[in-house]
Amino acid sequence: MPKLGMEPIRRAALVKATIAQIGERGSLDVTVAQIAKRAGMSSALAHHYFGSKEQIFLAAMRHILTLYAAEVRGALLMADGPKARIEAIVRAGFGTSNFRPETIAAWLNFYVLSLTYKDAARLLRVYQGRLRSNLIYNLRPLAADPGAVATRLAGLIDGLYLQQGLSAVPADGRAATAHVLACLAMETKS
Amino acid sequence: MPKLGMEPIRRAALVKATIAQIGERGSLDVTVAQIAKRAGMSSALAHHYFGSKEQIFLAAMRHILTLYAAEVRGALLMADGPKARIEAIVRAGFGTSNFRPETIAAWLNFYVLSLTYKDAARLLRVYQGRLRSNLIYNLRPLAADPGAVATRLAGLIDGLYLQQGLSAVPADGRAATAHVLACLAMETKS
DNA sequence: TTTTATTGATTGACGAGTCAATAAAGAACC
DNA sequence: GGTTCTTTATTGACTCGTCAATCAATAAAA
Repeated sequence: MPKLGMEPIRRAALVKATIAQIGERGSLDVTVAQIAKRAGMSSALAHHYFGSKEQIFLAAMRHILTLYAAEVRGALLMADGPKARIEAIVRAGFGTSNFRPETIAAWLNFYVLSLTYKDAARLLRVYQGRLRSNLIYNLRPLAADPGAVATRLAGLIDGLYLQQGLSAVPADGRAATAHVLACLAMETKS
Repeated sequence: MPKLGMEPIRRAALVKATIAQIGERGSLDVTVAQIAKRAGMSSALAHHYFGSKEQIFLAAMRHILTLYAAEVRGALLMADGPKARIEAIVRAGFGTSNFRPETIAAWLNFYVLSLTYKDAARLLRVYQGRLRSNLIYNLRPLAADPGAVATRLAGLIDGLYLQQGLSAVPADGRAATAHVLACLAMETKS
């Protein structure tokens, strides 16, 4: 009984299942069959909609980055002034939805995936570019060398994110945010 | 013609080939046959000496961490005073031998591997613990809250390392070192 | 009757790990 | 000094499993 218009629903379910599965396994070593089962369909249907496993991975990665971008945009709406805007960016990065263990694990795996898939690398570069230019733009009135400061802030964000992903203890977004903001304060004091 | 005493030679060759292969492929998706071929032997022999692919990976990871530890120890020998010692640690981390593209790629992949293999996570925790306690010890006379500063420095180191690994342009250890030292200067100024 | 949804079954490839067989270096024994 | 035995090195061939991708078939909308 084929209800029509299933495609977007199935795709979304597969993307969600992919992230969950990668998060649970902690690895890209997941099979299409596992993903499809988790999304409640046959692996044949997954192939029908995505064509290949690579496309499924890329869609999942795109989804995570889209969510992240949306969260940043939302946080920026409420922020007034450069300092508040930078704080908003940091907070969004360590906010609940980007900071669930499964999301972090998936993100780390996608980092590594970008060493292999050129399209994944492209996606990642877009994300990094946006983050960086966002930071630089708002750092201009605050710091003498916005480029250098942005590199350090972005590096610290990535590093703390990485550490959280590898840590055995549950993720603590609040502490990570505080560390980045402390760094920001020092960078903009003089 | 079995020359005796081949075991250590074969093991070392396999470890080296493993790192090279992971670096080249940018992924843990390498086969024992590929590794063995690169090391100039049959895959059966690789299994003979290591028993399993997992053991090969762990040995490679141990090797990278051992090299890193040695480099840090060497740099510390020449350093006089807490500030110089911290600088030495940073420089060692971004020094040539830890900063070759293949090493970085392997390191990133081992990070992810630690989400799956408990032994890999253990190795990584030892490395992180040593780095952290080294930093804290030397930060004590320099900073009010050595723990927090160490977290930020370690985070920045990891983050810059990660960015270098993902970057398309060739790794620039000098710039990364400069960024971390700039952060250190700010953290210890007041 | 054309399009969309769906899956069971199958194919074809690849890969980890095993095994039996070959070969040589030393040890032990006379 | 030669013979036999044990240990170490080494590999080709094979097993067994898994998995991505395909296909033919079924069913229901439009």
